[in-house]
Amino acid sequence: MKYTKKDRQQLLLETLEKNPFITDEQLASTFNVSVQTIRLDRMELSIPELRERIKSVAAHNFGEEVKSLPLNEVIGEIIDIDLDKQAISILDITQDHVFARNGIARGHHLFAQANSLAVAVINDELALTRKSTITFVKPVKAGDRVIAKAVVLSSDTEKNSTLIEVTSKVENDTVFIGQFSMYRVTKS
Amino acid sequence: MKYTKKDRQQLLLETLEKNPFITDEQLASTFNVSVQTIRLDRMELSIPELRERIKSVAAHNFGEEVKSLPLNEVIGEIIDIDLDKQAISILDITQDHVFARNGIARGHHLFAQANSLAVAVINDELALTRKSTITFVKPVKAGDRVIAKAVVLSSDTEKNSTLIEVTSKVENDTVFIGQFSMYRVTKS
DNA sequence: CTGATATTAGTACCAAGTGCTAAAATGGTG
DNA sequence: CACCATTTTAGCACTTGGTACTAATATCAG
Repeated sequence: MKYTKKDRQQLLLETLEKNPFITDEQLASTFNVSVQTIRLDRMELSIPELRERIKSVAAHNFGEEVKSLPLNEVIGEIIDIDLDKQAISILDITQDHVFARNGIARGHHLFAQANSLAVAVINDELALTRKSTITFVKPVKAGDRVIAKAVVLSSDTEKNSTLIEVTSKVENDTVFIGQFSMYRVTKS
Repeated sequence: MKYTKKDRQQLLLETLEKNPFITDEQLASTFNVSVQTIRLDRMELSIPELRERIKSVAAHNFGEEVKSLPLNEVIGEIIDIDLDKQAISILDITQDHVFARNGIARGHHLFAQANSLAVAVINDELALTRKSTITFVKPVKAGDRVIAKAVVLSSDTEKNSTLIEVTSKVENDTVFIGQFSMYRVTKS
């Protein structure tokens, strides 16, 4: 019932891929060979020992320090602003913003750019987002430069409410549209 | 220049929090005490040995069954997930998430939690947000623990479209509601 | 049958510990 | 100051999961 050397080594690779937390002893018993054979296999395949495998899994995880959204006031860089009227910001999409799988930017980054721009354009103590409808028109890729433009559509002073539309483009292609209903907190 | 026992133990905790990859020997030399003292400290504080610490860091990262996304791409911590049905995540709001002015969380963080949860709940190669309508029901403050629950409402296999509703609560008060229309990229 | 390849066995050694005992050093307190 | 408790050090045997190396067997192919 034993595998050939080649098959066993192939299986070994797959097994450790799935679960790196296995000792040579355990491997030996699952493959019905001696521990020494497993060691030889590991050497030929240059698979490190258990502790090193675990360490590398841990280090990997640790190095990628839970990436959260940038925390500055505004996501992206504001390049033009006309308070209570309109504003423009630029966000360069990097590897950090995209799904590793396919290089497409995660939605919340585009939202964050638009939302924080909507907040910034309001000339008041503070603005809170109340409601919002957004459409991701076209996927954005790593390397793209997203230019968001916020336009104040209307303002209801009674209700402290302001309606803003943000349109984001990449090289003149619209990639994102969002309507934001903002609540303004007037200076007391 | 030695610390008191209490101070040293406090520092020990903080040091290992920041970097769990340190041996007792290294710790001993940084604190200018003997290795045995470090061991006693670890025992009193029930801190496991280096290898166990590393293993737990690694296991944390490895043991997850999130399919649609590596864990680190999700904003907040997923505590329950039933693929294609529902998922729950927790996000602790810190000073970093709020407007300094009034301590109210910026909208895009709540959106990011909800959006990434919506992506994670989908059992497919990848999911992109297509459209979304969101309402910020109530301000969220620093210190709040936001629990977001994503529920898959419907799935249109023809259009590769899935409708998800995410409701976020702080201590049973709804603070955020979002409908997400997701586009699913099927496995090849 | 012979030679090459593959497998097993056994030994010494290492890192980073645990567990245990015991001796110093240090620090209040009466 | 003396005394006792706490704290710190030291030392030794033992554990895991290995490495490094040598040497003896198995197995198979021509």
